[in-house]
Amino acid sequence: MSSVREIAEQAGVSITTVSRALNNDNTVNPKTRERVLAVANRFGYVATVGRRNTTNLGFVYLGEQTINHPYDCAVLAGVAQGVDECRFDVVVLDLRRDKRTDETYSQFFMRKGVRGVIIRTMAESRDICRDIAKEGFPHIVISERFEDDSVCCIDCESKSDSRRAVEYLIALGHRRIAFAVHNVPDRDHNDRLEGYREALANHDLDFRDDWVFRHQYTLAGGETVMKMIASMPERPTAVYIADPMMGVGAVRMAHELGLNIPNDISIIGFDDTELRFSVYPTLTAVCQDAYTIGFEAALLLTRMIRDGAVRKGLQKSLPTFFEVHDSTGPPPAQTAPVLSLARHRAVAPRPAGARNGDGALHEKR
Amino acid sequence: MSSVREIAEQAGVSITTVSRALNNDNTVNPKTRERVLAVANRFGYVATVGRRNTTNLGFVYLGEQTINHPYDCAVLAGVAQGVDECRFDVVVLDLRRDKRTDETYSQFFMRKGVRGVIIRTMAESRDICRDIAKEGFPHIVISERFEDDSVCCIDCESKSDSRRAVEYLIALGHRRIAFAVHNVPDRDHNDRLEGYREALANHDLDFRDDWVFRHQYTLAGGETVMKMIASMPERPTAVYIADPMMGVGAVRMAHELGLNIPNDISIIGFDDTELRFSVYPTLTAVCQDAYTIGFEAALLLTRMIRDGAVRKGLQKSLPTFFEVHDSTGPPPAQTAPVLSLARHRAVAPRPAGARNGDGALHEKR
DNA sequence: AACAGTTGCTGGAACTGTTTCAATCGGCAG
DNA sequence: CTGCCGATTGAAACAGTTCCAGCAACTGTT
Repeated sequence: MSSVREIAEQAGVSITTVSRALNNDNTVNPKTRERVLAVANRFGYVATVGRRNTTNLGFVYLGEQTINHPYDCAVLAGVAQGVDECRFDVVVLDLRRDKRTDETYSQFFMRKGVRGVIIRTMAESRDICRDIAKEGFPHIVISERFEDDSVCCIDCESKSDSRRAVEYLIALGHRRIAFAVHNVPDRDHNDRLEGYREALANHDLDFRDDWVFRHQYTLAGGETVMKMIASMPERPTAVYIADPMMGVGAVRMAHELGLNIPNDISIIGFDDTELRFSVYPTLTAVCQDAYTIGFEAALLLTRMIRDGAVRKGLQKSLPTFFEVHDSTGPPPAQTAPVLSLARHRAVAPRPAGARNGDGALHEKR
Repeated sequence: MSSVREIAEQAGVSITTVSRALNNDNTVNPKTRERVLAVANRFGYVATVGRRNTTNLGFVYLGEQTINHPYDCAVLAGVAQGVDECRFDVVVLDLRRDKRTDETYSQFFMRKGVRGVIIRTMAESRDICRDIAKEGFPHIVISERFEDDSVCCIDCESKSDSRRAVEYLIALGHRRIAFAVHNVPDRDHNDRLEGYREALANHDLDFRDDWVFRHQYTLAGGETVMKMIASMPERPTAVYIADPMMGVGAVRMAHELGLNIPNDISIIGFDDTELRFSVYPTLTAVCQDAYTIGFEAALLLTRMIRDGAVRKGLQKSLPTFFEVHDSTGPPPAQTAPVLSLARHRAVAPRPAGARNGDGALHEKR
């Protein structure tokens, strides 16, 4: 549409200056720069290189830690595969690292030479997603949903399988069922809690606030939750832990406390990769496939770009699936007395000088 | 140095044709194309875009599965952080997917617009690394070492800490110590086996072939190894499992077989992320930091590019570290009788319809 | 056999954006 | 007033890509 030459004319400067302004060259006068950027934005300027459009897709993060979960890893692998169809490439971008505050998102993406972005959300980035959508830049947000249909996104609907999972526990005979999830208020969080609520309601079981736990989405978070559950006077006989890492941490802590899974307590986890197979016993879990999410996202986005305009509010939901494994069974006849952490430590003694693994796991960096 | 115009003149065609040939446009006659590419290669042609050099770094894979391990994930995170200093960006590339057989590696990389590459190796890719080095394209190979100094690489020296780990077991009183590692014949493999050998030799313990296990670098691989160890008539009292996923799988299987860690068997694992904290008991392990490997690799490569020519045979080794946790202890007074898998299954029954987690874990895709 | 249409391949020219080099402007010391 | 210096800018030269037109060879039709 518009070129540096057009912008130059409109802004009353040379193409040289336009190029410099767009590339954040610091020799250009701030006032001139602002004028140029204003025109560029008005025109919805899109950089091309020697007439050719780039074929890069941005995998956009924001935050100190870029990629730090098996989830991210699997999503990225899926994206890398998904861009294949339209022969795109993936470039990793970090908003917080690289984006200047005085440029729009579109400008930033153009400067980086990407034609569209796949956005890895966090709680704080919902507004950012909306802004990007508003600028009309091709995008797709991963694992989120938006009420308004301005933002394109893809996620997994985990409510119904969450309900199913909890109903499975009820069918096994459990009546005291706890729920745990990470403490970042995102969509997933609500979906799964809602499923839990519904299952209880469907079977005339009371929803109890003190059986709902929120903690960090880390091993340590899950460990803490399990400790809290174990120490309760009227201990739940089962728990649905709706976050992958927390589930693994909870299993660890159950072992440490001498609780047998599933004889003393049943655990249902949540998995987006293959973590459920890495613990003993293998976790019964509600699962989503992070790889497929990435793959589908890439497919949607590349097609969106190929076909021209950004489709307003393209929203897709993938199904989850519920897998029964070895961490669930009938409730115990009577709940075992609460074991102290200290007692069990004596059985599996820690060698002197051992680093305590309880602490910060993923917060390290 | 050379431009499309020069190449065009030399090859006796127009710049249009050169451009097309370099970009694999299929309208150009194969014979013409070959002629153009020959000239381009002779000139060591390097594409620039509108006079500007791109600032992308390739994160190069080869193979069906792109990124599938926590290891890759951590390395990539490190790379993403490491390129920051010189303001580069990271592009994910898959040789097997995108590279045409009739273009050189340099051509492929130039076409993708990257100035240098970080190569994630596998056993099969050693020759490829050599070829890339021979072409003089800026590169750094991750987690490998080369005898000749033509290839730039970075890795962790895991031999000495492997020795230390096995000597720690000996100090605890173990005399029958097994060793397990993945069955891909790479450098790491040798390093760790060598460390194991040395430790035995230093303490006058015999090296026994039937105590060395090689299997897939997956949970299933580790599980199999543990089954094999458990079934041995004169069972080892400790094992050093020099692969992260295998270690996790072995712990799982030990539980399943009713073997108490460390009372019945001591396990030392190998970790490159934080996996050692995800199992119970926390694994004593030789550790390398995949994040740091990626970070350092990016730093070295970007500086190499900034400073001009490719430094021949830049080779860097990072140290590993040995962490003692809860999976190691003194050997049992007498080795418990071998337990059958069936017996233990009865204790923690699998619900009907359970998917067996033993099978292919990461081979799925 | 003549003709029109199609396909494969190529090049000129026009176009994209970036950088080099020189010019201009304003301030300031001598 | 003069000369110097740094900040800012633009003309021109350059990078590579693509549109469009042309040419040649082939194919089917009349």
